[in-house]
Amino acid sequence: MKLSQRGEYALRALLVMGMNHGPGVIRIKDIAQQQNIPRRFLEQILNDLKSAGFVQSKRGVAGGYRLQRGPGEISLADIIRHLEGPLAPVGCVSVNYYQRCSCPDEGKCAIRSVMQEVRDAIVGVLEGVSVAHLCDRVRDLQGPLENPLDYVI
Amino acid sequence: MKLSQRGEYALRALLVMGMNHGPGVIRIKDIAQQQNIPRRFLEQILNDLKSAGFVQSKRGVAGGYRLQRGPGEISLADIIRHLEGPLAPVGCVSVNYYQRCSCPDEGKCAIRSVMQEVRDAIVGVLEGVSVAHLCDRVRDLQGPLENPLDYVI
DNA sequence: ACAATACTTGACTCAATCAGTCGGGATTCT
DNA sequence: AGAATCCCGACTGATTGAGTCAAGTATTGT
Repeated sequence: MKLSQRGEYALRALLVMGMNHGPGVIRIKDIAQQQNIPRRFLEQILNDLKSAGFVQSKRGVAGGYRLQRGPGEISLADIIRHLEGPLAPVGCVSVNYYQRCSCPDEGKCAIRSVMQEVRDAIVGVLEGVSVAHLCDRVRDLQGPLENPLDYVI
Repeated sequence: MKLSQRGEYALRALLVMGMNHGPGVIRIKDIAQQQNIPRRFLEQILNDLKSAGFVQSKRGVAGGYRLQRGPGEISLADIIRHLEGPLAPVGCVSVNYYQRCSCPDEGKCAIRSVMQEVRDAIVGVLEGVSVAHLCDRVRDLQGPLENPLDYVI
């Protein structure tokens, strides 16, 4: 699994939305400025996240984006799978994007058995972390702040 | 970490050399045929592995390749790092290929802290497996065979 | 009503990487 | 000498990554 720029931007944007989760929406422009993401590119990314059901949008003057589900219900594994495809290092051990490889017998492939373990290790971490967990980490890492809005992602 | 075709071929070739480790060499042609790898492409790959010190070669009529170090001394982590670059999903948590990312404070980056864990999980598996271990797995997975040369990778 | 604000959609560019291919040169064994 | 084998660099064609851009549609404050 390799996280592309696109993927990293998506996570950062989702994290901003997680930190400000509530009934209101956040403008794309604000996310872009706060996180130093090219605005046009971010539009594209958020659109993608929207059609995947991770976020919802509101148009017009007071428009913007917000998380569709609660931050506790979105795991990083889900997000990254949607954005980057398989978490597994090779297709033949991927559960969600399985692809047969050229070796004669997968059941007896030693390389595959190692890659299986790698996959499990990656998935183990990523399934266990939700956007809400990420928010918790942000708060833990920041320590006590005077202004609770004054955080860094 | 994503394993490219090139990387997979390299592992398969190294595994063949591991299974036949001894004073003699193996012809590139034989590896290519046995593993169904395009010969010219494999030449390129083995050349790379040679200049990295994983294998050594012998030219001329009875020429070929063999492992330079013992199969127990080459970890998959080393091989893949050489072939594919960083094992980490993002540059800012890579030990061997560190690259600063654009977030304002790495020490307080929640995403980074998760990626750190992913990296550790991947490296944990891959550092622990050598070519010799791979060979053991081949033998385990095959079960008892009539002809000990009749194995699959 | 209407202008301003913000999201929407699809096409487009530019560079890098991947997966090979190819031609010919250098060595070594017989 | 001649065949087998490795050695080396250049080349190609397809795909992906990171953005950019233009023109459009919906919503709302006044």
